[in-house]
Amino acid sequence: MAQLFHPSREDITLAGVLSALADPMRLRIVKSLMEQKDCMSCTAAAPCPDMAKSTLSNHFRILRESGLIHTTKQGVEHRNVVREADLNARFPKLLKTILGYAE
Amino acid sequence: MAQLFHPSREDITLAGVLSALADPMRLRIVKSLMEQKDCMSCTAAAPCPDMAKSTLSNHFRILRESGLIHTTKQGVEHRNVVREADLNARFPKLLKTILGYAE
DNA sequence: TTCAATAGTTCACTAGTTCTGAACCATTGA
DNA sequence: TCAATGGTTCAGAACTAGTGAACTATTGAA
Repeated sequence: MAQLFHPSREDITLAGVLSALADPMRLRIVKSLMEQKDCMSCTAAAPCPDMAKSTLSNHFRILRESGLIHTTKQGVEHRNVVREADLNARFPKLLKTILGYAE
Repeated sequence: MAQLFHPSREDITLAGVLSALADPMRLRIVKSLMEQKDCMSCTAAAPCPDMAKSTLSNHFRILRESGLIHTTKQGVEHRNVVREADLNARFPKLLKTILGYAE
């Protein structure tokens, strides 16, 4: 399995963050992760149970590559956290403002 | 020519706004319009002069249909304004926060 | 060790979107 | 009436997203 790519803090772009969050499913994933305040596996954070695994995997990849989440392998599953510190350093209040309006 | 469609204030969605602003060109268009504080024609607000007319037209349509801008026909040209009041009523501070990070 | 179960990824396909040039429409001014 | 200006629409090429099937990696049980 290929190494999971994460952009460094300074490589996180506004366009990347916005386009990652522009998808309602990904917005719900990030919201779930934020509310949990703890690492979550991909399936645990899935916005709806009937979503195809490959689709879910793709959403997590987009969130990861845009710098919104950090993923680590832990045994058989992947643990995900929102990169709050990096995002707040890069774009203060942006994440909180956007997530505040997510249903 | 078809009538220009504008969503009503309550039909402006977060996903629509975010995906409209997720494109760097559209972000620059909105930023220009905000800075101008006055109506601007489509070509005047164009982020780069070499962009195809059809592409520009499409960007303005997306901005219009997502509720970000309001367009009125005035003679031969279209005058555009950012729907600040509607956006601030719907998602307070969102626009200002996002545009603050646009280069 | 072997084998099945679990959690994700990758691949190939289909469906939809974006960018572009060409053709078009509406308004204005000569 | 006719050319110029400012946009829109259309069709095609290039790209992107969603999905099932096949795959990889880890774990736990026999």
